[in-house]
Order: sequence, then structure tokens, then C-alpha cells
Amino acid sequence: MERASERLLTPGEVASLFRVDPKTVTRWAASGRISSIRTPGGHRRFRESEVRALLLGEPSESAT
Amino acid sequence: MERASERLLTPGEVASLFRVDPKTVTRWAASGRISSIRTPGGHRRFRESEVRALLLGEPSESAT
DNA sequence: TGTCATTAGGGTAATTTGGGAC
DNA sequence: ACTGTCCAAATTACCCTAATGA
Repeated sequence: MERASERLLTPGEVASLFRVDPKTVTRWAASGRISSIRTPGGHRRFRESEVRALLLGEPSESAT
Repeated sequence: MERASERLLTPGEVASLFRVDPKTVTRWAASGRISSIRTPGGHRRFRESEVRALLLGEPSESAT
């Protein structure tokens, strides 16, 4: 279910977090790599929880 | 305390810092010598703090 | 109302990935 | 054992103008 108070992030904020260009974040959304919500005007917004989960990624591979 | 935004570096930037080929940085990441974060597109990003620490040298091994 | 930063959209160059080999 | 370079493909960065957001 959805959380009414889920914080949304702008493409620029997500881009800063990943150290990529805002356009790249837009491309991720267009490719379905990340879900996005659109404002009535067409701008994208991203769920902070999902972005953070993506940032965590997979734990570093252990050096055996 | 949360680290909402850790500054990240690209493979090319890390390579320049160490004066090695980007491919070598990739090998370090693949072998677990340095931790990395992946963009949804698969590109690697490195924590600046970790890179700086590595650049300073490891105290426990510098005098072996 | 108007201003100004950000975003969308399209196109092209640069970077990064992955593997294998020397 | 470690690094640099070859390849092809994918991802990302930067250019522009117009629209949206605050």
C-alpha cells in the first residue's frame, strides 16, 4: 500500500545522490529502472525510499 | 546521524587520482579492494571518503 | 502578475562496462 | 601477481529550446 507521507525527490536530487546527470535519472524512469510519479505538468518525482534502496544496492563483494 | 549524501566519484576520477587506467579501478572494485555503488545502469561510483583514505595510504601497511 | 531555476525532449560525443589475451 | 591496451556494446554527459514549478 502507499504511504501518504512518502517523501518525493526531484530528478536533480536523485541525480546528485547517484552522481549522474539529471537527464540520466529521467532515462532510468523512461526505461523502467526506477518508478516515477508525474506531476500534472509532466515533471517526474521519485520515491525517496526507492531511491535509497537503490543506493544501498548490493553489499560489497567480499574479497576472498 | 545519517549520511544522506556521501560524495561519489566516477571511475575516471578515481583513476586520475591514482594515476592508473580506469580499467584498473574496475578491477579493484571487482576484487573487493575498494567498495563501489552501482547506478541502475550498471556504472560504478566510489565513495570519495574511501578513496581519500586509500590515497593517504594504509598506516598498518606502509612500513612493512 | 512576473521572475528564475529546474525539467522535458531530442541528438551526438565521451565514458564505462565486460570479457579475453598479451 | 598486477597493470595497460585491444574490441564491441551499453550507459552516461552535454548541447539546445520550450514548458513547468515555486
